[in-house]
Amino acid sequence: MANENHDPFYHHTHHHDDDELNHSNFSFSQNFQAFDHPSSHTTSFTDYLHGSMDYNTLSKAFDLSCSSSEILSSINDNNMKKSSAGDSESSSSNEAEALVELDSPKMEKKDKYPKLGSEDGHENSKKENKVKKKEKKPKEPRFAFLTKSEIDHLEDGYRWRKYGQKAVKNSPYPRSYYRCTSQKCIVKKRVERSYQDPSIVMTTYEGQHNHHCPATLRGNAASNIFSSPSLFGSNSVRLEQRIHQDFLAQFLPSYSQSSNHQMFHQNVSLQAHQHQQQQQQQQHQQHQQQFQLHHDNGLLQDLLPSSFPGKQEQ
DNA sequence: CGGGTTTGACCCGCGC
DNA sequence: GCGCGGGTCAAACCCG
Repeated sequence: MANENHDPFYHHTHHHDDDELNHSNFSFSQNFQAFDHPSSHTTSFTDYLHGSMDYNTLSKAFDLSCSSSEILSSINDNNMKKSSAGDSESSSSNEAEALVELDSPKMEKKDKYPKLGSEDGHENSKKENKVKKKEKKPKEPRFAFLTKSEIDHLEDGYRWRKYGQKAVKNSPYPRSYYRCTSQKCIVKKRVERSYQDPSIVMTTYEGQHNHHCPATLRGNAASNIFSSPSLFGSNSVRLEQRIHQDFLAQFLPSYSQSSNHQMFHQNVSLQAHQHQQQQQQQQHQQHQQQFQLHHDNGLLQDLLPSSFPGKQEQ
């Protein structure tokens, strides 16, 4: 674990200019800028965050199309790879994204093997599939999240099965491959940690779930994804918290079924559960998460009405 | 025992 | 054609 930063307030301070290459500035406002960039021909990110939004809306909003290879985000496939590969000289400020869509032809490779739970395709050998795989499948929509977290696999409300792990070139951190465990669901995601900034986890979702979120009842759902305070910086925390919740409510179903207060409450009530899970993580991960929880508590105390059940007395 | 993870092998596309 | 790197498989393993 090289280059770990254990400073709990690391995220609240600007990165060191000397060795941070000016690229890991993870404020949400920067994300707005990124999406507002003329070349992205989008309107303000906040519009989508506060509006009714699903993937299609997102795609539309960002002028994206599942069938299009257009890359609107300033993070395209190439610099994604570079960043994950830790190619410092090629790094740029482009990494300061919270959400990007990756729909590059390059990443659309074969979908050669039979899908999980589908017919009897698994009976075929790989070689047989090789023959069949010819026709290219329409590529699945992809979204990538950059999250500051010590935990690689963030809870997002769905259940995932890891099906592979690969070393990433020039990076000490491996990339993990997950598939949604729901039978007919073909959604996949990749998780990898940035080599340049090990506190950053990039989660790439591919495809859309065709089922409801199984973790809606579990509650913790997507609460971890954007709970990392660093992603939203130290300024305008309330707004950004609202933004991130509105966003998740639309993009991650597990969030959509609870009111803000309920979500806040879940955040509070599930901390113990989260902490329990974290005990399985390494110690530095615990450290980070404790800070997160602490930070979230601060938000909660700030936002919840004093009469709210989960609110603690100061 | 069922479900998830690990991990080496395999396949494929791409660049040279 | 060859090597490399990314993505996936699947047997072995682990764990509750």
